[in-house]
Amino acid sequence: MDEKKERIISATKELIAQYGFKKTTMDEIAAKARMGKSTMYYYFKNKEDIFAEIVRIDSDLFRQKLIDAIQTAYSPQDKIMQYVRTRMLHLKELSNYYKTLTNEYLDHYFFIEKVREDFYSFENKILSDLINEGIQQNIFTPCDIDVVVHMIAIAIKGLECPLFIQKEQDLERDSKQMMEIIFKGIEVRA
Amino acid sequence: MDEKKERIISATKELIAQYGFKKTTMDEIAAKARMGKSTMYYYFKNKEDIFAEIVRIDSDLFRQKLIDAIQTAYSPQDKIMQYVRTRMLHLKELSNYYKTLTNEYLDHYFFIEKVREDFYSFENKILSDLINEGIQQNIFTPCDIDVVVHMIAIAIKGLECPLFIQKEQDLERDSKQMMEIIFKGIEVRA
DNA sequence: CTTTCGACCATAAAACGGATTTGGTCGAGG
DNA sequence: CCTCGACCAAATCCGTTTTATGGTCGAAAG
Repeated sequence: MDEKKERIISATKELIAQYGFKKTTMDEIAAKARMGKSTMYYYFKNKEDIFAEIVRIDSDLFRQKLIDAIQTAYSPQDKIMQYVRTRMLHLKELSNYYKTLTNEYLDHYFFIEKVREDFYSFENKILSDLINEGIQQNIFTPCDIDVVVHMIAIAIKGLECPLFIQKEQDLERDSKQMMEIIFKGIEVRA
Repeated sequence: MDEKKERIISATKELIAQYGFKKTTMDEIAAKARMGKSTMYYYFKNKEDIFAEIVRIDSDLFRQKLIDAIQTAYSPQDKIMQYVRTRMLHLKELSNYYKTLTNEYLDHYFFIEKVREDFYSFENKILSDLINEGIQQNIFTPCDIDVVVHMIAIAIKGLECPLFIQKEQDLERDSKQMMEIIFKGIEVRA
């Protein structure tokens, strides 16, 4: 039954948001999900598996959000801009929501690495397509797409940094300005 | 006597490189520096003070290295390129050398923050001057210098990231490419 | 007066061990 | 196919003791 899984996921998410992953016990989850602890093992292999499922779902939602964001814009520049903007804002939300997890992430669970890798390859595909689209439309000057995408990825990394540290910054403004400079660097000269 | 201070600094650096700052004890330092433990307190206020002095010295050497690097180049672009290149390579060395410290940095000592802040303001000054120089020479298009410098700083942050994580990358190539794109973004159009 | 050091102290960190929790299993039963 | 209580081994917690460590002080050497 899928509704049971949902109850478990939902209960776990609430508890995790409040106490973090380590501090949340299977007994607590079971209580909140209104079922015996053993029952949960019928739906999930183990505790990590629940967490992995949550991360997977959140990751899928994130991707969908990014895809939607792109479709609100027309020009390749605006699409990339919206992509970066949405990515930063969502990440800020996440870092706020998963604040209690930040420490625990360091004991990197195996599946996080996998999700992250998948996401990077998703991101790489999207950005490559957008750069290519720009070149086809004679908006971007023909160039090594992989290099440009890699540079945008590095720029994004730099924009992310303040989230990991305490530094409060205007992500939206910075994203915009950084992308504008990069665009000027790859746009076809008038 | 300055030679004594030197002995203490030198011994501490070696021990720190091997064991990290926390694990290095004052007794060990005293032994390696061939003097009584109490004697060291004649030259330094406390353990942190020794560390602070080391960081201060290293920081000064770093700055000088950067200033030298700039002077090997002529055009503003090359100067900035050399600055970034030298910065990344030195940081890579540092991260290799201070590897054992990486964890401990998290328990951020008060003076590290101070040194870092001073460095950022040093960097800001250098980059601002170079951008300005480029504008004067009609090489860069007139723009908000603070914004451009901030963007370069963010790009540098993004380039630094792989150093903090495990990810092996070609810092020199990436630095070059990132700066080339940014330059194209701010150079005067032909 | 400057410099060095051994003896000493307060506290922080490790070692320890017993009690408690916690993730996970199993077989009974619905 | 689903649920659960009883149960287990390992991890975690927690108070206590022991040890290590940063730092002080006064004496004494130069």
